[in-house]
Amino acid sequence: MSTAAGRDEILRLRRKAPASPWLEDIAAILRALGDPTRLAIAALLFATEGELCVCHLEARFDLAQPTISHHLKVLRELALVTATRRATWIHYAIDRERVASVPGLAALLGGLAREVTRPKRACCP
Amino acid sequence: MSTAAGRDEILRLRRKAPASPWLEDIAAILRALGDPTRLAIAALLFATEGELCVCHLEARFDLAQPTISHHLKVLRELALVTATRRATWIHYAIDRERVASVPGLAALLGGLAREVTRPKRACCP
DNA sequence: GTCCTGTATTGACGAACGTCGATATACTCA
DNA sequence: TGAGTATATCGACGTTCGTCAATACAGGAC
Repeated sequence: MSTAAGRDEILRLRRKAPASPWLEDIAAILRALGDPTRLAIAALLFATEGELCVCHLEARFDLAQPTISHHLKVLRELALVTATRRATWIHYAIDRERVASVPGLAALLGGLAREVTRPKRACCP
Repeated sequence: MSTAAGRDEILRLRRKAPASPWLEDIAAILRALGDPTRLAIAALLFATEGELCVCHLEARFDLAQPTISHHLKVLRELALVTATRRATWIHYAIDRERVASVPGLAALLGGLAREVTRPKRACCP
């Protein structure tokens, strides 16, 4: 069979090709951290004892607020960070258990600690 | 100034924002490894003593030959792998020095060793 | 209740990506 | 030399991505 429909079916199956789910999961994490902003956010949170509120990150990166929010959502959906609301502010923290589940990831984020400068001043209580 | 030209200039400058070159380099590597095929290729080469020729990889992944070639080029341009021609065949190997220059990367690729199945038979001398 | 402030979501845009078929290049063998 | 094989490059296609302005959704203060 070499019809167009047959070829499309083959392509559909190829795209669904299982590969290892674990490898797929790790690839998704690497893709997320492949953006310099998200990598810096992750490294910053990893180097931070406790949490950081969004306004800190907005101050640190020269990007519009929706852009920061978008990047945080990507990290959240991969379970790399957690968000907790405290009054008006939302605080983000790295999920160290999730980080530890990827071999070498903690070393990678830790190694970037020097590269990410903390914001100077607090912007929320 | 709030003209359209002024805004465009701001956007241009933002895109050029330096960030740390090292962070940028690591982000590029993570972005490259964020594709499941490239991650598997890298892990496979990392788990391989010596080299692997392209036909091995073509047999291992269910992708067209130009696609494999494209992925290898991406890894090559990031200096993660090296290619050496041996007669008609081109053999690829991981650059362990480059891998070692990224904290945790060796652990990551090593951790994936079990996920990447070697091709069964040799296809070239 | 109404305002104000912090954060998320929506919708749009151009740029980059993954994939392919067709073609080009490089090498071997006869 | 010419035919055959291994790999790379080209050009195109649909998809995903990063970014933004505009808007919506909270929660606190009044």
